[in-house]
Amino acid sequence: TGLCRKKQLAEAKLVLVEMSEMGINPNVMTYSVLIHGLCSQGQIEDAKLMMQDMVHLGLAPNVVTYTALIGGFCIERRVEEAFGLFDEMVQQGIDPNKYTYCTLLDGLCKVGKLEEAVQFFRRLQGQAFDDNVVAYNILISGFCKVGFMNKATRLLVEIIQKGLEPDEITYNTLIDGFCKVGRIEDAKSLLIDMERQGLRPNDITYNTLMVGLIKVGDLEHALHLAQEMVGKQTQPDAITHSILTSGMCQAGRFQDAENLLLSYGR
RNA sequence: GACUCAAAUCUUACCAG
Repeated sequence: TGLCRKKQLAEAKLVLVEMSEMGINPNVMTYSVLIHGLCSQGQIEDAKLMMQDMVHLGLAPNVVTYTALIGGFCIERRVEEAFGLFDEMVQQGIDPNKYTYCTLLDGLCKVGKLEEAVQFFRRLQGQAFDDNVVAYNILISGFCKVGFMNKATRLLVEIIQKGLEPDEITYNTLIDGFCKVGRIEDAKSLLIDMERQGLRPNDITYNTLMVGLIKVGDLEHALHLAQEMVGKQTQPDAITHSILTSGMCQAGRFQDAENLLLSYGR
């Protein structure tokens, strides 16, 4: 009963709720899925109402329900309210977990409150929050977004010093950061580091680097990377094609761009 | 008994701001 398909039809979920009145009772999981669906569509107010509904039905929101709703507020950049909910859940005796903390961390980063995010993170480290790579990734992404590559790099060093293992997302995030500030050589050497660590660059890694290369006018290298992808596990995807097409247009090679589009259509 | 199963982090464009 609780396994609704998400991602597909957020509005149809409302219908599902009504249908479940015909004999099938929604449970906490059902509501959590729906709330998450509404939140990711920016329907935060509806999500709030839905949480009230479930309470009225005698269903108690759990950590997943709260985290989903907290994430919704973060998407809307309403971080204050997100923390308000966080306080509320703690008062209800519900223990936040790493998902909850990471959601809040990301919320702080996305509104540019990086120092607060770091403070929050450090405070959590002192408590029951095991070091986890996702939290580091969130902070790294935050610093990369504003071009503070020195701070971002320092966090990567810290991950390694703690004996944790950076993952593909860690590297992808840093590569994007270096590309965005035009430090393409640093980005390239991170790709090498990544492979040296035994990590497989994925489609996002390549796409990210290609954007950087095109930005500094090195379309040729970007095209080579696309060739390289084919030889590996990862395949160029729709985003790859969009990047390359736009790169060709920027280089004035409209005919090549058109050919690429046509070949993609086959 | 184990596994994926409701919530967190990375790339282009679009949308929103």
